[in-house]
Amino acid sequence: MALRVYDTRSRTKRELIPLVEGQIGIYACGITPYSPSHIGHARQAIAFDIIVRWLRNRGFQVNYIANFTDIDDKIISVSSEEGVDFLEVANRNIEDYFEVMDALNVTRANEYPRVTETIPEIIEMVNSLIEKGHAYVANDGVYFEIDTAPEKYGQLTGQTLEMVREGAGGRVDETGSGKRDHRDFALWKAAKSGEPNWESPWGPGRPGWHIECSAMSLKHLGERFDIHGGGTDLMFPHHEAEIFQSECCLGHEPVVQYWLHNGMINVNGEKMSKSEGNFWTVSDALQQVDPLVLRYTLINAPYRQPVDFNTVMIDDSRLNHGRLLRAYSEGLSIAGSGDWSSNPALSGAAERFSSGMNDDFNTRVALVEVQSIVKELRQLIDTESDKSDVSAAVGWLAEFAGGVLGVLPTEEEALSITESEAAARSAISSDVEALLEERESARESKNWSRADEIRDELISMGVVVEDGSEGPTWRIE
RNA sequence: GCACGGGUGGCAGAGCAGCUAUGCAACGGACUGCAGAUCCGUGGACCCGGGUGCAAAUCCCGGCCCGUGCUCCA
Repeated sequence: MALRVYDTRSRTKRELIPLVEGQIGIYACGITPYSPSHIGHARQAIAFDIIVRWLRNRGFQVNYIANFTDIDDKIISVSSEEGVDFLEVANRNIEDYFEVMDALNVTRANEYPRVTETIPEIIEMVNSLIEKGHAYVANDGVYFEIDTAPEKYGQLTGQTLEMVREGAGGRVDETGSGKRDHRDFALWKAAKSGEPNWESPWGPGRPGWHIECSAMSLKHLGERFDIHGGGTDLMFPHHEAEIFQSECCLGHEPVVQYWLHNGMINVNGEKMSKSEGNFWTVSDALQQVDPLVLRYTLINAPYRQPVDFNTVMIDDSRLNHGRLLRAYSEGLSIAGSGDWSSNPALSGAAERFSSGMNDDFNTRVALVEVQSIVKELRQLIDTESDKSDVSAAVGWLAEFAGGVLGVLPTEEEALSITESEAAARSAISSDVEALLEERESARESKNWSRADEIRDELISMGVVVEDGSEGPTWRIE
């Protein structure tokens, strides 16, 4: 079954054919750590986490690189506001990033390169662009000259040189920048007084916004690599600038074989932004929702679609994820996790799951299969079916819901959920049983008011009674 | 304005030429003193107008509407 991915550059789904058979190099633009991570960052991290997990499930050896742009205007501005070193700001937010992404079950990338650790490579690349006539030195830094490769303009966004010329005409003069054309972009920014800076052939300064990703992807993945990812908001200008830099520097194209872009997060149908007051950091969100439920919510639509973050979506995910988790942990404690491949129904579900994932990583289609297996497992447990059937379904969920989608906790954690429930249950069991007995005799004598009274009493203890054909059962809410 | 995505049942959200998406909600039934849970079942949709096809939610053209981007951004 061919694995097809939507490539922004060609605007079509293309079969994923690695440069080196069996191996995939993937670079995804990470965060600029000037503030704690928000749920948009989480969506990006989860999207590429699942892409990597799926590629590995399919047997590819994946080298996944995610960067931190740990020096930029915003970091500098936060650092000067707080009067602390810029690295302190960056480090603090990188720590937050790892903390929340770990909670969200995001597998760590193979490497997390940082701009501040890649300065020599950046300088070398800028130097090479100057030597090749693609960049020029101005009074305030070094700029890439768009007119030296105009054919590369708009490769991801379809915009033409003329469009952007109209859109931003005249702005250059106002800034007093040394740019020759407003569409040129900075490769190296000369340091203003008090700013962090590094020595360079063009004086003390720091890298421009785009060059770091070209340098880091080159350093870690080489002159050509398979996948470059990031949010759609980075297509222009960031990723187009990367195309200019990398291709002009290396002298061949394409450097990146496939461009993958994840969609944005909206909140109640509106763009999430600080100014709208609807801004959610991951930590904020985790105050209200379990991390794996949040993850479930964020993969409820394919990664390219926008996700609307609203209470309906979250409640829905909470319900479905709760069912998944309960069925999985119960099944696990009853029968363990076994092999599913010889079970025709599970194999069929695996095939549908796979064809969904192979179609540009469609997690929504994948979740449908997960939900159907949950339903099936639920029935197997309730009817006390053959343990091998239960363990096969558990094994299926472990591989696909757990291993690929990452929405299950570890086996130990799952088992401890059922154990702690069992413990809580046995702690109050005798009290509950006594009340239930009393209630049953009340019911036998059709004393409904007394029966309901006892039921209310149990509810106040957090116990829900459900009368079935074989007498009452109860569970802890 | 230009570019790129979208517009599917009450809601969320798949499908992207022919076959029930799915989940939640609703309705009917089984069970039940009631409630709940569970099970079985039902109805209901493809923004508008043209076109191509035996066949279109799905392809093409035109329009309307929404989101995002247009050098801060995952």
